[in-house]
Amino acid sequence: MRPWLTDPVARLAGALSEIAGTSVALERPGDAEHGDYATNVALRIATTHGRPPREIAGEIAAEALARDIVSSAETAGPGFVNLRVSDRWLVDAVAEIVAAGGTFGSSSVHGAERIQVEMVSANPTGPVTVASARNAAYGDSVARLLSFAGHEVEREYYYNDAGVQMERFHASVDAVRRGEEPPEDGYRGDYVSELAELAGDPVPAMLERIEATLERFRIHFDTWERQSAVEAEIPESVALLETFEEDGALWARTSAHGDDKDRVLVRSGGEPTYFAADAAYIRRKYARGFDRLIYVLGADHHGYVLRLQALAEMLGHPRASLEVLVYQLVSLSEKGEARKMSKRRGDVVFLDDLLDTIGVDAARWFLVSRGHDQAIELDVDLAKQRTQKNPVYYVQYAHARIAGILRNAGDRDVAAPSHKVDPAPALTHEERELVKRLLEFPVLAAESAERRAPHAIPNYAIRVADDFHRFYHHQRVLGTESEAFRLALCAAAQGIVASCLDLIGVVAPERM
RNA sequence: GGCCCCGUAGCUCAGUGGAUAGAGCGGCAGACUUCGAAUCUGCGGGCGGAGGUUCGACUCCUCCCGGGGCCA
Repeated sequence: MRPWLTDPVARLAGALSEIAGTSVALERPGDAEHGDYATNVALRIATTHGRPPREIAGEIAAEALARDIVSSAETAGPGFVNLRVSDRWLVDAVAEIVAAGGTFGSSSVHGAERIQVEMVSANPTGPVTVASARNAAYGDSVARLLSFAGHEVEREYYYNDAGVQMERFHASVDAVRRGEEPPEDGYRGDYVSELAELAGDPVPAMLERIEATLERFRIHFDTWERQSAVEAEIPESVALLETFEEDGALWARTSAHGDDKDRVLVRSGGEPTYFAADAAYIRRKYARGFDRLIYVLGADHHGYVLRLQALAEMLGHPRASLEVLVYQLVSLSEKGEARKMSKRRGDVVFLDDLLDTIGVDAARWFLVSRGHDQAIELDVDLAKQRTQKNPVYYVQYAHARIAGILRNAGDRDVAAPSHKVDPAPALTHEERELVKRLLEFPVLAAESAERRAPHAIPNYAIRVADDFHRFYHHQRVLGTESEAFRLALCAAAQGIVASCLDLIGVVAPERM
């Protein structure tokens, strides 16, 4: 698994790995009868050992008990090893979470890389749309996860300041300035009129507005790259590629590098293609020292994946070091009616309008809480409800509720060393479940980062909130024999919830 | 026609080979003189279809059906 991880569960898995002679993954059984943790390692290695899985499982269980690393261990089913940990182990684990603070579960990566995440990158012909908002929410959360895992991450916005679309954009603004209607294929809307009232080039103003919206959405770009600047480097970039001439055009032999077909770099008329700019851009990115380039693109651009990777390879980099994360489309539904969004039909919803309606927290939550391979239908009516029905507030409430308890606790020392937080009585069912839930976080964060799958975070956060609310409902914290432990448990739970919310760009409120 | 994504509960979705497939919403019935009831407790129903790989398949492979998207 990840032998360099040092959280309590990882250490337990490590100890068992030593016994089993191979890496052991622990899972939490769905059935409480099956103990706190379970492993299928005996089933996995039975074939290569040529022995019955139950026999191997029995030996592992016996050895684990003999070494006193668990409080009980038994074989079950076809060859699982079911393990039970002691209260002492769980109490120490809570103390460890509290001591680690916001870093618990971080730095899970072995070889840290310098990674660029390029996202949104919509041409500045209009405000940020909801379609781009998914790109932004997804890309930024991936960036946060990678950073949390220990990578060095930069966010970049790339925009075309010189193409056909920009000419139409300029023409539209100019037309309005002359008191005319924008051209047929131009841009229209209130924002065009607003830009027309300003003097000079409308592009910087448009970009400022885009940046302001994205900052409001809690996404900060480290760099903004202009296509015109990149295009200036096309000649030296093309010179590095494997090319040939045909029909008067200059082609890149991308088909020799995994692409479906070859691509034109320079048309017969002499003007370079968008693809040539891609080549120059990729060269420039690697030249800046990144180990890995991540592109976040909508499903309508899935055809770009192979040609971009072909460019990376032709420029001397492993094709796998250029990753394209493709996400599916977003649609809105309101009052039970689906509202499909299509830029071409002019049926766009601007992100600012969505944020005005449902708020930043709900928007980020909903746009990232589904798998990126899954088309999202965002229920606006649900998202704008500030009630229990809305999962984002359910999770935030858990955080605020804990904050309230800790306020009431006053200056009692929450981060007490574990020997002081011994629970007088045995841990309750709810306490044990909550601790084990919190301990899932390191692996979850690591896997979410590796899989570029931030949607696992909010889903897990709901589970944490669930377990916390259940614990809180059944046990009193203040003024009990277990007060010290329970306060530490509250602090630990609050920290994990805060980490989860931060990874998806949602605020963790002290009060609601 | 080629390629990509998706078919899991009435709806929106989790579940990257393991034990009896989960959650939210919607519906019904309960729980506050006690740290925050934006909370908790209980009640129903499902892997589109057919083969294959495997000790074991929602998960991997093939084909078919259905929905969305891109390209030509």
